[in-house]
Amino acid sequence: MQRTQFGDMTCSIARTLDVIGEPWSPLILRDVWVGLTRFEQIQADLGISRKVLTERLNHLVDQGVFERRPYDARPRFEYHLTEKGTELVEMLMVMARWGDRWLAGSAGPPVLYRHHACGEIASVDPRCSRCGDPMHADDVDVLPGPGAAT
Amino acid sequence: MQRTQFGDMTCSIARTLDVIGEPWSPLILRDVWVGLTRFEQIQADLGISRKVLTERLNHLVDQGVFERRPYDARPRFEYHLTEKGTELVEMLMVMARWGDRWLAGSAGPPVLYRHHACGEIASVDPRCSRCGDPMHADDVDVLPGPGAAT
DNA sequence: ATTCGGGGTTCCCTGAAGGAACTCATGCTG
DNA sequence: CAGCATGAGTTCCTTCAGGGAACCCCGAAT
Repeated sequence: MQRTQFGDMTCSIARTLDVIGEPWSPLILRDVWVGLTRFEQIQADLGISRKVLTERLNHLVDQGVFERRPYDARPRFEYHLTEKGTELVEMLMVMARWGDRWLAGSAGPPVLYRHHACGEIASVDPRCSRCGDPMHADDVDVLPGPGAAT
Repeated sequence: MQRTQFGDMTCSIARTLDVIGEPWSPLILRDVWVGLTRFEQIQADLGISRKVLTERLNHLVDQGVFERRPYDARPRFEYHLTEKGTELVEMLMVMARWGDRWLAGSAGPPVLYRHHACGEIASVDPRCSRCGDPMHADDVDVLPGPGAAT
């Protein structure tokens, strides 16, 4: 085994990286999210090698992030988000906000997000699931949980 | 150029991946966040190759995610989060929540997060920066922004 | 003067990404 | 019906990045 596998680590971040951490995977997830669901569409959009795209799509289907849906009598498939995959998109939204804020430069953000509930252009704001107040990196203590290593 | 560079793409997710998307980088960020700030500590914790750790630390310092602080008369450094880096940790918190929810299994989450403001064990909840309602993958429309490609 | 320990640097080897050509099954066109 | 087009992979080769281990440098302690 050359490239280290993260999935065996006792860490939810490492395990998540084992699902989505390989090169290209987050961008493939983004494409499927915004409606580019077919092999050729994704390949053309990203300019990714066909071999690597095949590997990534299979891995994400195996992991339950995508499901394959036939759309033709021939064996032709579209990739769609599962519930597991839909929740993973929240990671992309946070990454997009950070990139908008720190890397977009004077041109401004390349895409905007309009929130259905209020109709406003907005970004995602991390809040505490208990009290609803802001929850940023400095606002938490990290404690060992039930699944901690011995 | 073999490995494709994402930084030139007109996409904040791709640009963010150019900063933090290489293998090991998110785990290095996690270590610095939780207080493992020295080369030897991080190397021992992750089992990463020293060569790759050197490359990643330099890259993250160059990108303004970490700053190098001397802690000795000798040239010894600790790595600390900048404001830019601190905000990037929010991505880790979202990844941790997803991993806790979908990958932790029966043992439960390996770590817990206690929110300072309310003192409760909690997780991070993505909400709209405008109206405060939940903001998940299906709750937004994606529109071209001012920095969109031609 | 010698050892130690932190923080790298150098080396080689293997495996993964890039790139382009090839395959295969089906549907359309003439 | 023959021939071409199309979507989705598959195969093959080359190049580069990660793993692993040894080596280096430099100030401090003994």
